[in-house]
Amino acid sequence: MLRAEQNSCAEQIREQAKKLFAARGFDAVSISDIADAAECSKSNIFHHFGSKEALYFDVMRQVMQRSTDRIRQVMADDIDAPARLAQTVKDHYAMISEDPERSRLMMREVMFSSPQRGRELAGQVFGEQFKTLTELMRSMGDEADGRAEFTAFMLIAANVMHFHCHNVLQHLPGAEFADDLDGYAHMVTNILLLNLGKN
Amino acid sequence: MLRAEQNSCAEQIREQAKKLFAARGFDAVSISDIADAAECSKSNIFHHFGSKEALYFDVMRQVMQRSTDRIRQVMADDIDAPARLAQTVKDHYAMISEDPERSRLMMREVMFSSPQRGRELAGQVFGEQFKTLTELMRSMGDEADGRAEFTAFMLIAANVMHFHCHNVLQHLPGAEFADDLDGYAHMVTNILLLNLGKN
DNA sequence: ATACCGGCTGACCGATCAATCAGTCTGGAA
DNA sequence: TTCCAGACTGATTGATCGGTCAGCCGGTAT
Repeated sequence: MLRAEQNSCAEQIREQAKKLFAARGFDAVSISDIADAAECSKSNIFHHFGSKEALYFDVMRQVMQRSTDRIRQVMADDIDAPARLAQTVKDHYAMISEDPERSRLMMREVMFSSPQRGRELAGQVFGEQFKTLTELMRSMGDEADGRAEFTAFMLIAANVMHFHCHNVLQHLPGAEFADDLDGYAHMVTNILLLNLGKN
Repeated sequence: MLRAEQNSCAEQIREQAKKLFAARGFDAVSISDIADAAECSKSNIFHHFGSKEALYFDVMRQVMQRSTDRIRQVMADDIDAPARLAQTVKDHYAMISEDPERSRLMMREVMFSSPQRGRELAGQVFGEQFKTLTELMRSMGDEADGRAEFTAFMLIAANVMHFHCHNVLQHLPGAEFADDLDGYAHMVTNILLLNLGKN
């Protein structure tokens, strides 16, 4: 086909591979699936990426890079105190939900990959995100050791679980916050503020 | 081999299948893998379970059943107020960590299964757990609408993320609570109590 | 003895997997 | 005009997949 024009084939392959890997995981996606989705031949995928694993790692590397970029961007705002936390809760959630494939891929890696890959992920992606969130928490007045880190963890845990478990959450009786994003964000902000000693 | 003695072959198959499915997911595990682990023939697996999917559902059914049993057992204790919440945080965490394969399987289902399976899971397994936790929260004084449910969600989110993301958490700077379970449980209890209006 | 039944097996099936390879086509450098 | 590098493809590979099938074996009922 030769599409040096507009959307290069390699990029198309990456994009479709990302969607498929996120939706079904590495093993459930075949090279044929990706070739069909990207409208190119199987062989071309091997031409560009060498192997299925190499393609997967390429996709993951790109996903991680975009994720850290997005984090830097979100954290750049500079309003103050409680309003800033409220905004951060929403921004962090938006970061997760604006690219579901990215965050699904990352959750797959975090929860189901080997311990050594966990270490890599911690350094490359989550380290920066966690550090920035921790600094935000600490800037809000609490200096007890570990409190800021724990509060940052609670923010991430809540948002990640809320987004990725929505299929189940929305069917639990009384859990209206599953579909009420504003109400949910408000409750999260509130509980984090309480934990930081503000109210 | 014929092992009607002690440990029936079907049970051995179930056990090994559970371990493998939890570690690698449905697609990454082959019938041959399970047959090798269970020390029986491939054919025997089809003899007992009919298909790979049927085996998977059988394993999941058993996992879910044991999970609800465990929840009932944990919730049976009847001490009061803050001590009860502290105990519940620890019990819930223990429930997760005492059978990592079970909770990994359940998280796989929750995060990566179809919406309709999400509904089933909500009804069959998590519904009861969530309801009981919600009642505990409500019994501790807060009757604002949705507050109890949200607090129960936060407990689950924190414990699940803490356990399943340990590989990453333990490498984050300042996150000592990753390996300090008592300290972690204390901080969770504290933040939940604050949110319920106690202190 | 004979018949039967369920647990269990090895040989085998078609389909699909990741990967290879020989070769076509095209745009630009020499 | 020649030549070459790189994008791309169709045919094909050996391995492995989920699943089938005929039949063996040991216990039980007749």
